[in-house]
Amino acid sequence: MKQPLQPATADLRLVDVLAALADPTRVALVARLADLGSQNCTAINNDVEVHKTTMSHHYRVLREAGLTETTVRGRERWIDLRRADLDERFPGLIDAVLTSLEAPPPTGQSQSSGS
Amino acid sequence: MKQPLQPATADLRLVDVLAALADPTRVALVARLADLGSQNCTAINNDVEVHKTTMSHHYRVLREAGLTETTVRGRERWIDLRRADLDERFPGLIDAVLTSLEAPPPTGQSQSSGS
DNA sequence: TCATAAGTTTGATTGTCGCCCAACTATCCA
DNA sequence: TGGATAGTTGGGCGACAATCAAACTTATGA
Repeated sequence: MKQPLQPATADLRLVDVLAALADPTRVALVARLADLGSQNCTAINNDVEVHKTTMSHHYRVLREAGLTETTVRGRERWIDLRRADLDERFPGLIDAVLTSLEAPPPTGQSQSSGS
Repeated sequence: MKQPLQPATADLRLVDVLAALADPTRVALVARLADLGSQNCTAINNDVEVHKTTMSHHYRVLREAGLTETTVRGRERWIDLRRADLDERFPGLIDAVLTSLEAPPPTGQSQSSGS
């Protein structure tokens, strides 16, 4: 029944949070948690085309950055977004990220950058 | 007088922006640009204990992610934050990052997480 | 024209990341 | 007790990132 450790709210570091979010798999997972609430790993893994050990790695990155909280229930881990802690420490950040994700990727593509 | 290419506003990708911000040197530079406006490389480099080629690399990462705009004037490069473009594409994101940076790191340290 | 200044590019090194496989731990249940 | 389920850990691999040094490009100006 030992719960995994996660950083205290005061210890959350912006750069770590940004690094944790700077991955498509992880930021999508954060959006999913924000949308659907607590999920266990199996439910998430079922919807993702990534090996479960890779997902376990992503769960750890998110947890250690302080983005998620993991609760052990029996043999399941339930993962939840630490929304209140994040909003307290980094006001508006998660909202902005989620909004930007939901925003339709503008249809009119222009030329991309060079070197 | 050739100006370096940078992505169009519509092409900015959230994950790239987050990755560009997920580095202490770069996010500090973004904060500096937000605070002081355009800067040339020499001015920035004078205040940083990082090799100028390393800084040049960071300038490129920020530029290619769409965070900054570089204007060549003579033999100087003037770097500016693409604040309006970023706010249009990712509303609230830069504000939240800057606010979180300015916020005093809470003094009452608690125990940090383990692995 | 030629030295100097401002930055970038290339190369090398070192470290980290994302991924998967295999093995492991822990829990449930029959 | 033994098998199945849920998830983590450690190892290995290829790709990428951060850093510095040396060489290069372009513009200034004496």
